[in-house]
Amino acid sequence: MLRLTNTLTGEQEPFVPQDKQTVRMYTCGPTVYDFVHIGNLRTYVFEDILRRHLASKWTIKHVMNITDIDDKIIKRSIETGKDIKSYSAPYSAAFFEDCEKLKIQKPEIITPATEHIPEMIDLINRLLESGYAYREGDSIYYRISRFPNYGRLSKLDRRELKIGARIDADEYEKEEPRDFVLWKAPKDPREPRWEAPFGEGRPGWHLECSAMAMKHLGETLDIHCGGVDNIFPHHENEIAQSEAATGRPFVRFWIHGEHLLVEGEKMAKSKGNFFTLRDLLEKGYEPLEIRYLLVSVRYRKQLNFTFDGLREARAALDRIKEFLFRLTTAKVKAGSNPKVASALSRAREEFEAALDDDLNTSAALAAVFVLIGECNIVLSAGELQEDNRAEILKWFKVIDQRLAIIPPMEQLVQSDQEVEALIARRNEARRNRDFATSDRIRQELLDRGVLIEDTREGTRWRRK
RNA sequence: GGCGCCGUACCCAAGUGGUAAGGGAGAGGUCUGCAAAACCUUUAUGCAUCGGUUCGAAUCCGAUCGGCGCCUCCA
Repeated sequence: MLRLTNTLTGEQEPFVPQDKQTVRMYTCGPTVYDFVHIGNLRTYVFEDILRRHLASKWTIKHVMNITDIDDKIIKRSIETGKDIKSYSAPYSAAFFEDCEKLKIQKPEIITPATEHIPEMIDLINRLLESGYAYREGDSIYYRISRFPNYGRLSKLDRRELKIGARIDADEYEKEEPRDFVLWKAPKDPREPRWEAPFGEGRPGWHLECSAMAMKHLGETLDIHCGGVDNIFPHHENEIAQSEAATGRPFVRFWIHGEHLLVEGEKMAKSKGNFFTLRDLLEKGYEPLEIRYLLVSVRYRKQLNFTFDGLREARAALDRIKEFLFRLTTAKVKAGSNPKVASALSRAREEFEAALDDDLNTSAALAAVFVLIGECNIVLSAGELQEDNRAEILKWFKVIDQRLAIIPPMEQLVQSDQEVEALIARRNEARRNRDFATSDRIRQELLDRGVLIEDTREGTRWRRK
């Protein structure tokens, strides 16, 4: 039984898709005005873990938007003399490259905002007709006073909103400061615009998610995700727009990922602690290490990103890698050791239970490491058997489907005649007690990235 | 000011009423010609502090201290 923390209630609730078969999930994607940063990626990794876990139980229809029209994009495209499409396209492509490096699976449907303008216009029309929207100047606004449930998600009541909200009195002539824009009339002749019955302009940010989510997933979604900063105002406004238009609940489960901090502080360009994936790769960190670190802390807890943490992630991955290597290369007898078999089934159960428990990835990883420890002892005693090995390797494939953090094995065990020959020469030297030569060969191999280990069963090697 | 999250060993981090998972690091040991590898063992009478409830609390309640986030574009 999967339980997830629903922001709407603040509590863990059992999750089952409304039609018992297909999970309809929407996640807020990037605004492609620049490269995404490691904090953005934490959220996408959390959503990836959620999607992989859901997919192990039900079919999944996952929609993610690409915000390719917004103030920042317009500003920068004007500055660089490009149209918005050619300005944003490279960042959009870069985003998918970053996701691929971090093994984030692609959603079934990806929706660029600029390809859904008619749906947005339609939604505005419905809101205008029902009195939830109004025109002021040449723009269209949402009338929050018409929507009594406003603030339910973010638990802000109206009075406090008024105090907290900063008023943009110069720019907008809204009925109330907290009202938000649905359709923006152009202010600058260079701004992109679309024709609409209520005048040319462009969509407000909140509108796109409502329009695109409902187009592809229906009026009530099972799950809607995003970072905690989106709870207010973005998701609150999505609810207001969608529910005003349909009269139905927009989302059953709102699930929000906490922020990533860097060295205990909010990431900000001005603090110099702002990292993109590219920055980290340039520093020599591996995508898998980064993903491991992001996965190792549960999504609803702030994650303090540090370089020490990355090094620890590397060490933890090495432990997994070493175990798989040892398991694969061990000489084992046919049959099955019942002690190992029961340890494995316990590990499996704990792993699934942990993920079912609101995606407790820390506990899921712990279950994996407990099994590794138990198996290492059995391996040392030479009591692990062929069936155990096959079952364990099979399970690690499952783990990799779920968490995508298992180091690839192929290059670890691939044969290399040159290396084998050098090892043979080294062992010859060792037999002759010519340790100067054997150490020289070991160093030579190490320089080539090959690590030698002398074990009771002979010398084995792997690439670093 | 309002709303919310968090504080567990040297570091990261599970555990939300039954007596402290896991990873890293350190220390011992095994193996080895040696070892940098690997493996094993070990490291919190204690869970920010103080008080309360309870047979029993890291877990519930209250207060205090500290950190973070949102209330404005933001994952």
